[in-house]
Amino acid sequence: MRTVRRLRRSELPADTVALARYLIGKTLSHDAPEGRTSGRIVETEAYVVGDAAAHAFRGQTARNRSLFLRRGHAYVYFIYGNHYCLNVSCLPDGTPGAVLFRALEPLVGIERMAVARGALIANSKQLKLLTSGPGRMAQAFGVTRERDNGKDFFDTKSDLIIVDDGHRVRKIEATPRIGITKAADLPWRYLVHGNLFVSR
DNA sequence: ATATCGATTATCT
DNA sequence: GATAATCGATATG
Repeated sequence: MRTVRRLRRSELPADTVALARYLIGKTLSHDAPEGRTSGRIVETEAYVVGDAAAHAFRGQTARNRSLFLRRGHAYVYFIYGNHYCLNVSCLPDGTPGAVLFRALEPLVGIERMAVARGALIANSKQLKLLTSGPGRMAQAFGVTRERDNGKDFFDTKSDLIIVDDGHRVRKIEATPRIGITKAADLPWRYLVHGNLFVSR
């Protein structure tokens, strides 16, 4: 009998980069009014204190204020006039650190993800396009700033949670982060080696 | 297969 | 006014 359980806030690694690695292989689950979607976390990135690539680098603003919430809160931002991206805050109240969820392997609610993405699932290539990338997975899961920014992943009533379903990843790989211009050389992107749903 | 570019808007300079 | 933690479309080899 395999154990499936929600993660507890107290078990999260204290360090942002360690948390990015820790979350690989866990499951993100969203209980939306339309139904449940869940997926295996296969790609993350860490954004740390003093990081020139981090949204909090120049201090707290209206946009990034949920980065400063106690670890375990959702930071959802809107980018390029098109896309939402989902993060989890990592550090004690008042200190900004985040892990960006970049890609998921769909597990539950695949048909709803396709509807949300306005896509078909005729083959594995198109299946990959559901959740491979931060904007795509947010859209597939119905995550928006209006609905989800500031949510606590670890509140007992939260509809956005992180689960350990007992799955263990064979090999976790670290690479430089994607899509940034500053501090682009640091290897703070984590992914499941060889997984189809990793972006790029 | 890789390269380049336009979309579209909140946010900050 | 410029930029952005992206995506999808188009062009070219």
